[in-house]
Amino acid sequence: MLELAILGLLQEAPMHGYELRKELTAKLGAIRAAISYGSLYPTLRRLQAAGWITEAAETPATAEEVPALTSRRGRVVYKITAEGKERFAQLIAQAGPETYDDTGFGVHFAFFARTDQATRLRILEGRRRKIEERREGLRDVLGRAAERLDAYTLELQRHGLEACEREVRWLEELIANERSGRAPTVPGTGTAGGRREDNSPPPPGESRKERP
Amino acid sequence: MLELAILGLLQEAPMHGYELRKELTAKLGAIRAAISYGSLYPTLRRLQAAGWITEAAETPATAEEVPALTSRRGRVVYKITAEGKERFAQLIAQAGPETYDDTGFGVHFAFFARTDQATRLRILEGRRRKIEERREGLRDVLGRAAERLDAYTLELQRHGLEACEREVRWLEELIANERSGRAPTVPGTGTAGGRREDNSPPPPGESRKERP
DNA sequence: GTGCGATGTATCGGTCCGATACATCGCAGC
DNA sequence: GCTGCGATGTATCGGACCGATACATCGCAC
Repeated sequence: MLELAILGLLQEAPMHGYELRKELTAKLGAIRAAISYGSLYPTLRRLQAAGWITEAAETPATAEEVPALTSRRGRVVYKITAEGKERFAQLIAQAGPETYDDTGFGVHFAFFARTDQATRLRILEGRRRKIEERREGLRDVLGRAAERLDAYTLELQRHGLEACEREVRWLEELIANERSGRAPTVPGTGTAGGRREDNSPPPPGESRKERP
Repeated sequence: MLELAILGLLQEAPMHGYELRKELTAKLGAIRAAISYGSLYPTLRRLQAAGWITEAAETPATAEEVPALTSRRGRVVYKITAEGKERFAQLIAQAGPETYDDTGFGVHFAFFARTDQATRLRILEGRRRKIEERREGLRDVLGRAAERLDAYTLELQRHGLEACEREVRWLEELIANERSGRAPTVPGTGTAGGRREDNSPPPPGESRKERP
């Protein structure tokens, strides 16, 4: 999962580890707290060994000041390679069981702007199925085994059940929106073809009313 | 976390691994999918080595048939020890940072029936604080960095923010309920004193209306 | 001038997961 | 009667990820 997220972020811009972590936290803040350096650095090493990313020379950036008055310290900037982009496209398109768990789904969703519509739909439906199963499990426990459990445990289940129901509704909305034609796909994210750097993501759910 | 959950469950009844996993899944179904044997068995080994649990002879159970017509196979039934009970009491009472993350909070909450009221309150408030921080982080991103992110990512954040707000409300309710005198504590869960096997958990949130 | 918070890279031990292997029990279907 | 198959049951292994920790530099407020 981390591999996918790193590849996805580096596709937007080269970054060093610290920056990567901040962007990761911003992008996935709704999913997981903050990714640990104990995962990040080893994964970077692994990706580099595999050839998906390379170290890039620290550029003087946008020609502003910040000249090399000091020795510029040991910041290591990583950059995605062509093979890395292919790897990303492959990871983002294939959906295994781990694609539908909380973290996996979150990461995939966060890169939906770089995912083609058919895959988006497939992932949303897979996630919905999974949550529906969890929901049924909770209903079962709440129905059949209620007297075996104490009030706090039951309250926990009820809260969980509510969260499931809410997420299913959210997914339904997204699926309907996805099917209704809108949501264009950015070209160039396929394994080959137009290499143009992407942008312009589609609007997913504009039906929300209240934004205070 | 697994250690705490196992100790808590074995306090209700001796069990073998498979059973433990099922009970764990039922009790924590709202939190995590299903605990893996790859965690369960090593943890059982560790707890046994530490002396918190012991293997118990497979009892003939409730004197029904099921005689030893076969060699009765290798089911290993675990039972909590006195030291294990103390360990559980200690783990359940102390609240570190990991007590407030999703999994940790869920496990602690699931055993609130065996937790004294002061600790319950402390944990609920700690959890609330943590979720409030997450909420603020999401609001920041949604406010300040909104134009840097694509529509899907934003939708993810918005959904996460909504979940945070909902959980805070839920926690407020539980805290208010907890403070309002109700919610008696089962005696005998302290490190020393009345050893009486517990039961009779308190009713946490009865204010829910709809139960279709 | 000095301390301190943000930036930055890195490792280590430990927890937990997913895949896999293997053996037995009860019973449904032929 | 026997045969296979799904539930029950124990167990290990490699890998992903976390939390604690260590260490060094930068900018700046006091």
